[in-house]
Amino acid sequence: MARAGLTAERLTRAGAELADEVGFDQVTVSALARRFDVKAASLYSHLENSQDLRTRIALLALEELADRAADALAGRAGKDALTALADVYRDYAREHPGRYAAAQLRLDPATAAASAGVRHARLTRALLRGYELGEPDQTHAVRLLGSTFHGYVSLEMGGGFSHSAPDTQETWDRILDALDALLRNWPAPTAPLSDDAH
Amino acid sequence: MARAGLTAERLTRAGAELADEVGFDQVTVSALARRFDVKAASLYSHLENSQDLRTRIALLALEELADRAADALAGRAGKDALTALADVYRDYAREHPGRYAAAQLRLDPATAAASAGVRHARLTRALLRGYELGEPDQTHAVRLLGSTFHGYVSLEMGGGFSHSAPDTQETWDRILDALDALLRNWPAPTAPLSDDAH
DNA sequence: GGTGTTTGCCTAAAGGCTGTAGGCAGATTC
DNA sequence: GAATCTGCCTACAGCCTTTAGGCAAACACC
Repeated sequence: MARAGLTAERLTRAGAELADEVGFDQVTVSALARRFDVKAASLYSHLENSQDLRTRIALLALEELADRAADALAGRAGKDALTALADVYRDYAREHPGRYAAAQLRLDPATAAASAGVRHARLTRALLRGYELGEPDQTHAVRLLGSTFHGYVSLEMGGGFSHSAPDTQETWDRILDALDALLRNWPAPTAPLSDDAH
Repeated sequence: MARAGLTAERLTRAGAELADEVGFDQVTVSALARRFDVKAASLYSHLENSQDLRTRIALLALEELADRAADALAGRAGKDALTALADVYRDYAREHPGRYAAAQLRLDPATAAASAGVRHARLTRALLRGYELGEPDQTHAVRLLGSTFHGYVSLEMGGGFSHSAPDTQETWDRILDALDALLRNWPAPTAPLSDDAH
């Protein structure tokens, strides 16, 4: 019986490809085994279980994304950097929808802390050096950017903006204009309404 | 054999509760049958299949969300309306995480067009009447708000902001301040960089 | 190059979920 | 009360997950 040369890494990479082809939630130990022309049970020497496979794919996607983000930000600042980072997320999601979905997998806190997720936060913070924001506004801005990028990409991929003018590229450009303007002119907090002011 | 009185509606509502308890992707025909103390095969008289069940739960969630949004917007304008709408999404996601996840299910175009999804777009547009935006900026703004609300809520629920100061309520308030400021002062498009401007 | 050990993929099997087909017994109708 | 309809049942087939135990290829060492 010829050996297939399985390793956790090869399985993870193949799983990521499979995710991009058929969707992250269609990634199954059985389908992956089929791709290697091997019985499903054989994968359990390399993977703990099905969840382990999904987690590995998620971690791979987070790494790839962080690598791309780091490349994109190198040598850029201000709006240029903002656009570059935003496009990294959007382009990655378009090129690798399954991997992008994987990157949204909820990780347990320990795994998340050891993942490339922390690099993403650091990179976004680096981007904000081009704008003049102190704490805690910088943290708020990191979260705003993360929310908007992720929200936009996930709605666009899910077809939420389809069948309507104007096209999504124009909206994307204008949203980046808007975020840039906002970061250059971050508003002071408004006074909360008092409780008895009906 | 006592009859359980199953209907598609009762199954959908129970499915939504199940989703909130165990997560939307754990909602299965088997688990739902168990909850009614009935065999799984019996549900197939009322549901076409497992996907049909998930779609019905998604449509229910979209309706509930649109109803809440309509209530929240009634009699409010400007920042007050913006905050109210945003809180509808965030609160719904917190109270009903499974339903909220269901509302993100990708629907086929015909189903989506007949769903309460269109009410959401209309309501957001109504909210923007309090700001002075013509087309196509209004559409861009609808998409920005949708993206930011959804992105924030989904990152917060997924634990993306956990274990870090400042707390998420403060960020949420400041993001709403920021969006309000942005809508009151929507920037003109920036000129695109020409290709040879390195 | 033989021998022993490790390692990789195998078969077997149990358990769960989806979905179809056909049956029987309450509920409904006249 | 009889006939019909409807709702839930059993049985079964197919696929996925996961564990247990086996055999043979690869490696390590003399």
